[in-house]
Amino acid sequence: MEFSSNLTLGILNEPFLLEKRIRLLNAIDQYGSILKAAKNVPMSYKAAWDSIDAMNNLSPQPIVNRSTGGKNGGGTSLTEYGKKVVDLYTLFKSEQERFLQTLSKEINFNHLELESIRRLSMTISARNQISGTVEHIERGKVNASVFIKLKSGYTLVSIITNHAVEALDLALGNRVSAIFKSNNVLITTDSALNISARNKFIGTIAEITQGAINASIKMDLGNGDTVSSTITTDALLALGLQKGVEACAIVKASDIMIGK
Amino acid sequence: MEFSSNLTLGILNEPFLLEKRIRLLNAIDQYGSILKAAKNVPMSYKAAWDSIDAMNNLSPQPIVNRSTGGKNGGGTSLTEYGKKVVDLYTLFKSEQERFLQTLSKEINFNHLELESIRRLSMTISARNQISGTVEHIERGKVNASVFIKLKSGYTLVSIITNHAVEALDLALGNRVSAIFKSNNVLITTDSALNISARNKFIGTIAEITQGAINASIKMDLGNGDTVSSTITTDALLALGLQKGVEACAIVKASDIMIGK
DNA sequence: TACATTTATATAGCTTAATTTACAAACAAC
DNA sequence: GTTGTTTGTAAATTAAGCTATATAAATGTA
Repeated sequence: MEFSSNLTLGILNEPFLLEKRIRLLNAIDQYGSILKAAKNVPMSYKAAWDSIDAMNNLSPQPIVNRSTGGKNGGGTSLTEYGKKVVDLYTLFKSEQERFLQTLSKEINFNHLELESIRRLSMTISARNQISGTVEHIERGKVNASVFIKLKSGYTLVSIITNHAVEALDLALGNRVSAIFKSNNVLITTDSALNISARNKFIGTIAEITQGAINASIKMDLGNGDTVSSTITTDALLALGLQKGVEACAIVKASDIMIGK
Repeated sequence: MEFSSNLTLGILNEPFLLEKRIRLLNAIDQYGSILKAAKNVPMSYKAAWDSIDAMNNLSPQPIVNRSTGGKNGGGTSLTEYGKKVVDLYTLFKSEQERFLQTLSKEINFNHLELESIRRLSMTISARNQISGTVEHIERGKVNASVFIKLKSGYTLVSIITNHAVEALDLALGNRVSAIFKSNNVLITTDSALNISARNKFIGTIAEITQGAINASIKMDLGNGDTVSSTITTDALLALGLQKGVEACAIVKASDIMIGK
């Protein structure tokens, strides 16, 4: 049993044929004509034309240039925008395929054990959600660093795109929540270290849930702020972590996303 | 413009109706009868029956128990396996939705810049692939630690499921490649530190590609082994990293997957 | 044994999607 | 101006899927 997936761009309501449409776009890029492209996909000319018309109309910028008459009776070519859309699709697609592939390798479908689902669920979706107010936004050319003041006094840094800042309509003083996977939280007992990650939180360990393989650590940052981390039980023992011990949680700024 | 996706279980070739089929399974769990479930989805009885029959036949274990006749004329209920499949589906689905949601928030579709595609492509798919031989496999109840001896002399640790070990047919001495996203590689200048991550590689910085926001660092571990890391330019400067400087790369064992 | 209710299966009819076919319009090249 | 090739539309035709309907088979219960 295998997993697979269909990406849909949302510019059309019939998702299942996006794959075919991308093939069509590629063929158009190759042959320079809807007619030849349709033959090579294969699909009917009308279907091809309808698809292209729908995409052109629904997307914010035209995806193809169509010209009628002329040297060889006209032709159709992808716009720069169209090429980028195709690039983006293939990028997404390959990433998704890799994701699903590794996942189905991890799962034994012949006897799905509750344990493996629980574990997957833990590594996939265990997340920290910690709220605070926007203290400062530092705009770069493409990305922005968003500084979030927490109840505990710490300032957390998240890197998101400028576009995301606008989409969320972020402004100073906004109450937001920082979201990051507990899988992305590293724990160290050296509190003073130079590391590329920008977020370092020192706190005391409040709770340890020890599984066979993985352990979940809940760290108290003070004033109600907590950070959870999942690490291996081995690492837990190696570091000598115990309830009440002081430790340091490390999170990369780019691993933190922001919700409002 | 939005992204969305369709998950397909591969136990059927017509992916686009999986969503409906999962709804059907849920309804069966609730009502205990195909008839009532079909009415509530809604879909025709025949379509429901065909779906269930197809799923039952194609999946390694039956998904539903059907009984005819009896107290209330019989009935249909989900097997334990069926319930788990449903659980797994919803888990995958929600994770995928989150992935696509954050992604589409990061992209400005009105003018897709080459820069943003390049950047996305970098954060999504930039990966390290480093080969070595299996030195030791430590089996746990669910997961296994695989120790891989590198050319540089380092031993790398990867945590994967026992099932994956079997699927790959891993054995001592096998030549394998360890794969991990360069996004998951942290850089520090403190070479002696206690941290939950199990992989620490000390090397010299061989190459720095500095972008506007992100920088890509290539570290030489010796004997041809290299590790790439993408960190923010800010972090690069803060750590004072330069070509020839000694640094330490940190990778979580669970972030490393194995290919053969 | 008759009953109630559901699964299991076949078939006719309907509805929608897609292919095919046909043809007008455009226009650079000859 | 004729030609050749393609885009752009419309209508006819075919295919496929779904619904509705009918009916046999199963069987615990009354």
